[in-house]
Amino acid sequence: MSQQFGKGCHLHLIDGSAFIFRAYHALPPLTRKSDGLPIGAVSGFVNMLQRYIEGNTGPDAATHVAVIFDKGSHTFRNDMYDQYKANRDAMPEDLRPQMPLTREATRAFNIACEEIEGFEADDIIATLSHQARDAGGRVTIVSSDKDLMQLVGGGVEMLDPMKNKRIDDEGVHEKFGVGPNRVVDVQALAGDSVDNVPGAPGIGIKTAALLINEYGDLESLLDRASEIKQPKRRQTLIDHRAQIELSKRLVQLDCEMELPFDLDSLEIKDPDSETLLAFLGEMEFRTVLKRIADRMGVEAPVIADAAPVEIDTPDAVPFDAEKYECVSDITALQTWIDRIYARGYVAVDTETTSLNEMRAQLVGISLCVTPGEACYIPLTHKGGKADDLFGNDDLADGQMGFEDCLNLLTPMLQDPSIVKIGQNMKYDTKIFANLGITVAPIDDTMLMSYAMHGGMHNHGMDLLSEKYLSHTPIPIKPLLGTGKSAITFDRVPVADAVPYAAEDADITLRLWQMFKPKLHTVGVTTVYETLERPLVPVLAQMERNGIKVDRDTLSRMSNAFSQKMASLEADIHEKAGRSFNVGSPKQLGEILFDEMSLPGGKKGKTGAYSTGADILEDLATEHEMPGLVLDWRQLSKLKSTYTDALQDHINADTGRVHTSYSIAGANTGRLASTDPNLQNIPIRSEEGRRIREAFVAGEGKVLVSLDYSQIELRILAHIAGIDALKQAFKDGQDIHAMTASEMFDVPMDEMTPDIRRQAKAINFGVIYGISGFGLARNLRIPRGEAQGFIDRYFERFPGIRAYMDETVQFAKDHGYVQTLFGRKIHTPEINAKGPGAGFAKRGAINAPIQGTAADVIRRAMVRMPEAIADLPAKMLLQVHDELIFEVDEAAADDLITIARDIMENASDPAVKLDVKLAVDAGRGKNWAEAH
DNA sequence: ACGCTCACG
DNA sequence: GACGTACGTGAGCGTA
Repeated sequence: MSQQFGKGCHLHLIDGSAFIFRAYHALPPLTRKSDGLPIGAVSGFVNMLQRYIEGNTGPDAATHVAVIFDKGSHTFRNDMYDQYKANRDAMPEDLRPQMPLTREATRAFNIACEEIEGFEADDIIATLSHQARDAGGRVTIVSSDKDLMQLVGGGVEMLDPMKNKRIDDEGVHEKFGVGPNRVVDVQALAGDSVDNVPGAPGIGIKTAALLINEYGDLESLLDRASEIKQPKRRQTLIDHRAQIELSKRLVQLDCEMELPFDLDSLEIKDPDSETLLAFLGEMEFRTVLKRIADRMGVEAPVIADAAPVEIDTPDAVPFDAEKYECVSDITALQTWIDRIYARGYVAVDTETTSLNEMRAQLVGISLCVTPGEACYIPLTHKGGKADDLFGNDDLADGQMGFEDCLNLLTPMLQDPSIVKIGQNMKYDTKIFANLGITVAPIDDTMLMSYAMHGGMHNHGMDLLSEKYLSHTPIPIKPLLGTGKSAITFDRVPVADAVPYAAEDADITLRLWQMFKPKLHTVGVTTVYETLERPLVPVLAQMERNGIKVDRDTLSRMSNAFSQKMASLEADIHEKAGRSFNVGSPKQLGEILFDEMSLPGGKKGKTGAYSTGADILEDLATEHEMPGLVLDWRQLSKLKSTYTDALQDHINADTGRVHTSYSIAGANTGRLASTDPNLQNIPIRSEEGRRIREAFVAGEGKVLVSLDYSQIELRILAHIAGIDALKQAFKDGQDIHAMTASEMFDVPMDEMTPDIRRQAKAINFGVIYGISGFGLARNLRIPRGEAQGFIDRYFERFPGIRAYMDETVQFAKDHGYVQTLFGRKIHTPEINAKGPGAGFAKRGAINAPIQGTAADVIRRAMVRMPEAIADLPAKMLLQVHDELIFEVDEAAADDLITIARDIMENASDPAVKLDVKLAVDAGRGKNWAEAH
C-alpha cells in the first residue's frame, strides 16, 4: 500500500488553527451535556473535518494529508520583534480547554496532526509544501490565510474552504497585485494590523504592489528609494527602512525547518472505526456519531449520558393543524418517545384545569420534536355532552391511562440527556413536580426572548409567534368561553383540544430553533445561562414551599379595621355634611372642591379632581376631613388588599400562601410577584407592618430575613466610579449623612435628621434619574431650591453627572443599556420627541443600577439551594433586595452565616465590585420580627 | 377595560 | 420657552 511521496502524489495541508477559530465563532457556545465542558469549537471542527473527508474525491483528492497547528504563543518571531501579534486578544476562556480536544479529534480521524514548539503552523506548512513540491508532487493548502499565499506556485495551490475556491498564481495576483514570489515584499511594505507587523506607515497593499512592480523587488526598491518622485513616499521608505526589513523577516515563512517526520508518514489512512466512534461518543456528538457510523456500516454506540443540542435552521414548514396527532395508546406514545431520544430534545406543553399551578390538575400533554409535527396526549378530559347542564364527570373516550402515560414519559422527562423545551417552563415543571416528576434539563423560549428582547416587548407566546413566526396561534377564548360561563380545559372536547394544544408545542419548538443560535449573536448567552435558565427550578421550589400565614391573625385584624373604618366613615360624612362613598375618588373630589370649596382642586386628564395622598396631606393642615379620609384609605387598603385577600390565598392543602414570580415581567431584571403579590406587604406604617406578624414560621422553626444594605447606591458608586461614596461604604459610614455633610458643609457630628432626610431623597433621586421638579415635589420645597441641591450634588460628585450623560448617550447610540452582568435593557423610546423622551432618559439611567442589583440577587438565588442543601432550611421569598428563609431554630445561625456569604459574594467572579456588598440579617417567629 | 390610588423595593 | 416628570412593580376599587 505504502508509496514513496513523489510525482502523482497530492498533499493536503490543513490550517488547524483557522478551522478552530472559524468553528468557535460560527457556533453558539455548546457544552457537553454530562459535565458542561465547552465543546462548540470541537463540534464545529469535527464537522468541518468530516465534511472535508467526504469531499475528498475527484481529481484534486489527496493522497497525503496533515492538519497543522500552532504550538505555544511564543515563536522565533517574538524574539525578533516583541510586538509581533501583541495586539491579539487573549484566547477566550471557553476555547482554551477545547484546544487539546481538536488534536484528539484529528488523531481520531487517523489524520496526521503536527505542531512544533517555537514555530507557527504556517512555517510547518511552508516547509512541507517545499518538500512536497521538490519531490514532484502537488500541494493544496486548505486555508484562506493570506500569509500563506507566498507559498503558491510550482504545483502548490491554496483552497479557501469557506468559498470552496482554489487559489493559484492568478488568485494571488488578485489579492496582492504581484506574483507569489513577491508577496512577502508587498506584505513587508503594507504591514499587517492583525499580526501587528508594522510595515511602512501610510503604505497599503495597493501602493506596495505598485512600487514592487515598478522596482522589481523590495531590496531594489529600498536601495533606489531616493528615485521615488512622491516626496512623502520617498521619505517614508528612507526613514523606515529598518522597520520594513524587519517586517519582511516577520512575514517570511521558514521553509527549511528540520521536521521530525517525513512526507511519507502523512499518507492517508482509513480511520479506525472504534477509535473514532469512541472519541465522538466521549464528546457526546450524537448526530455526527450516527452519521459516521452509518457511513462506516457499523452500529453507532449508544451515548449513555447525553446528546448535544443540534441546531436546525427553522425551515418554513407551514402550520397545519391537520397534521397534529392525538396520542391515545401506549404504542403511539412509545413511537414519540423514540423520536425524542433520536433527537435529544423535545418541546413540551401541559394543559391543566387552572392557571394557578398549586391548584392545577394535569389534563393533557403536548410534544413536538420537529416543526409541523406535534402531538397532544389527552389524559383527563371529561365526557360532558352539550345537553347535560352539569357536564359528565366520566372521562371522555379515546384517552390513555394517566399512570400509563406518566410511567412512560417520566424517564424521558427526567433524562439529563434530553432537553425539555417550553414556553414559561416554570409553570410546566411545577405541574410535573406536583406529580413527583422532576423535569430537567430545561430550556425556555420566554426567557430566551427576555434575555434578547428585554424592554422591546413582552414575551408571551402569542406575541412571539406573531412577531417571529408570523403565525397567529389558535386562540384559547373560544374553547373556554369567558366570565361566569368559562369552562376548564378538561371540559374542552378532545377534538378541539388537539389542534390548540399541539400547536403550542409546535410554536415553542420553532421559537426555540430560531432563538437558540440568536442568543449568541445578540451576546446574551451568559445572561440566559446564568441569570435566567438556572433560576427556573429555584423559583419553582420557592413557590412550592410557600410561606405559612396565620388566618386567625389576619381575620382579627380585618375585624378591627372594619370597626375603625366604620367610625371614621361616620366622622367623614358628618364633616362633609352628607353621606357619600368615601372610596370613590370622584365623589370625594366633588365634596372637597365643589361643595366644601377647599383650595387646590386640580383636575387630571380625565377631568376628575385629583385626590391622591399628597393632595390630601396638603389639605389636612387646614381642615380635618382630608386627614380622616387618609386614615380611612389606609385601613381600607390594608383590609381589602392584605387582611382579606391574603386569607383567600391560603392553600387549603398546605395552609400556606404560594405566590408566583414572573421572571420575565419587569424590564430591569427584577422579579415580580403575583397571586398574591408578596413583594408589597406593608412595612412603612406601624399599622401596616403588623400584617407581617401573620407571616409565621412553622413549629420549631424561625423565619430568617437577609437583605442587601444600600445595594443600589453601592452599585452606583461602582458604576459611576465615585471615590467619596466608595470610601464612605468602605468605612461603614451612614451614607445619607455623609452625602448631607458633603453637600451642606455640615460636620458629621452636627448632622440633623432633617438635613439627612433631604440628602437621602437626593441619593434616591439620583438613582431614579433626578429632576428638579421631581425632587421638589418629593421634598415639598420650591423647584428652584431643589435644582440648587442637584447642582450642588453634581458639583460635589461630578462622576454622577458623567455617568448619567454617558448612559443616555449609550442608549441613544445602541438602543439599549446594560447591567454589569451584560443584561441588555432596550430603550426604544430614547430618541422620541416630547415628554416620552424624559421617561426614557430616566429609565435608561435607572435600568443599569436597578438591573445590576437584580442580577446580583439572582446570582445569589441560583447558588443558594446547593449552599444550604445540608441545612434544615428552605428559601421562601424574594423581595428585590431581600431573601426570606424558614429554618429549624437550631440551624438559624448557620443559615445566616452561609446565606450571607453567598449573597455578599454573589457578583464574583463575573464582576469585581469596587464596593463590598453588605447584608443585614434578622430572625424571628414571624416576618415582622425577622426583618 | 381603564384610571386612580397605594402597597413595596 | 413650554411641556410634564422622580425608577421599577401588582392589586383592588369605582366608573365607564
